Amino acid sequence: MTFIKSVEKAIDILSCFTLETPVLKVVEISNQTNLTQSTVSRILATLAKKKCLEQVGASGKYRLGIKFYQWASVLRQKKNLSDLARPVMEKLRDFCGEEVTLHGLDENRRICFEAVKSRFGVAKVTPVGKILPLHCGAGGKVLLAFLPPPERRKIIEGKGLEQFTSNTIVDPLLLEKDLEKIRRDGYAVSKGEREEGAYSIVAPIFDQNGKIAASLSISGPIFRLSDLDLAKNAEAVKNAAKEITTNFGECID
Amino acid sequence: MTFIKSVEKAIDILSCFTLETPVLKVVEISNQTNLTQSTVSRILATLAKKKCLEQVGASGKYRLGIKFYQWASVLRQKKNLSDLARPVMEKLRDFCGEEVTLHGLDENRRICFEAVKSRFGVAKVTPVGKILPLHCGAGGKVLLAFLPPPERRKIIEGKGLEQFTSNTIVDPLLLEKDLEKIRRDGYAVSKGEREEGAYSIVAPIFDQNGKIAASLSISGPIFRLSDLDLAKNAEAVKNAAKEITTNFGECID
DNA sequence: AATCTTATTGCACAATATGCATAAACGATT
DNA sequence: AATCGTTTATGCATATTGTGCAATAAGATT
Repeated sequence: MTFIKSVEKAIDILSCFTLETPVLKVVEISNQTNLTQSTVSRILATLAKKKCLEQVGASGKYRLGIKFYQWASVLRQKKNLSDLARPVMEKLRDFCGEEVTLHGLDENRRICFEAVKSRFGVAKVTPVGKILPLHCGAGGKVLLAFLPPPERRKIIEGKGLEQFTSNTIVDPLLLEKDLEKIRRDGYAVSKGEREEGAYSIVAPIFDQNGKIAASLSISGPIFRLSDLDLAKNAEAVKNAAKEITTNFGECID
Repeated sequence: MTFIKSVEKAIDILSCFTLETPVLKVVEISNQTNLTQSTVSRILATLAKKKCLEQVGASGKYRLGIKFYQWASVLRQKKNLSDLARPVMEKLRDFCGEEVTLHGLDENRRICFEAVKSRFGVAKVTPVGKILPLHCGAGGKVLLAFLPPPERRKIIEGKGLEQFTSNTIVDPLLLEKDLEKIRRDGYAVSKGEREEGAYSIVAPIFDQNGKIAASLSISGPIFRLSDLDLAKNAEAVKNAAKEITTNFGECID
């Protein structure tokens, strides 16, 4: 298969626009993407011409343009996994009280694409659209664990495992061992691997072909989610994920 | 300035994914874009690899992918014209009871990027993200009227003015005459030009440099918005648009 | 005013996208 | 189940197109 390189570059550039950095200038993008400033400049001009980007005031910096309103509206009405999952996710939230989220693969990262809020005042909060790593946090590890081995290795051996907290697994071998356990157990646990004080339990959702499609998480503050309830909670998450997988399989799309 | 052609093609392809046609296959896109099937096929493969698109079930058709969740979340928190406009729009809705919307330019079309719902049961309803023509409907005509003349002409003389209803102006000369009146009056009116039974009154919003930035509309069923109230309503819309323009000018971005 | 940083552009070269024709995959129909 | 008709993917040669470099221009900072 032959891929169009400049299109890939344009997407890499657009991917720099995140919740954390919604406004960017040429050099910043150039540094993040390892593309030369001339290339970035030209692609930005193209994206701006096509209204995917717009320039902010007089600063010359760029942010997402009006075209994305079109695409956001299409997403909103998209009948898909989210719709099938939502009722099950709400049942799970009512069972445990904690935040329930769905994460999907995006190259070597994951994106939260559906969330049901916690009942508690002190709670884990993950905005839909948030980008997260794959190698830490239970939601990422599950996606990684059930990926075909070659793809998995490429990601793990990519450009090093960034340390987010003291609990982040940064050794590829230890990580592989952990992923193997996750495949055996059918669920993953994270205690502050990505964010201090967070605890989450996560199970995989598969598509019709048995390929990993998403991960289903419950997450909350570590002081409320004790290991004593792990067996019970893990069972609940696994069953919910299985229910979604089944619904998903029966939906012809 | 040199623009990257394959990036433009990719955006044209992505632009085919709309509220009306959220799922598409190669030939359909090829017909809509006038790109050969091989080109479309290769760009689609690239967009799918980068998770901008995903294939639906076994049909092989494509729809928007997970990457757009990232961008949609960035839009949602984007501090911009919408935020400045919303309070003014709500005031205007409370004044007239009808739907109030904001439309922006996207190449030779417009996109609704903000909407405040009508108070009435029988009402005009425009979803955010909806794509509409420029040459008909007051919201489009205002954007067109205040565009720099060369750009305006390019659009009007583009590929013909499509007839939406019996009231659509399809003669370029008549349209130019109408646009001139709109510039003189500072507002536009449409009686069922794009959609039978709709009536709207629209005024322009400008940016810091005096360039047209958006159009502010009130729209409702024609039986409720009578010409008798036009002067009063037009005044209200113009004042609201002026207020937004002023706020916008004072915001340093 | 002078210096430093950042963004844009002209040009020549090399990389890369393209179209055509072909093959492969898929669906529909009998 | 086999055939036909669509639709999609790919190999290859060619020419278009994107690219880096260096220079310039535009802004920011001191």
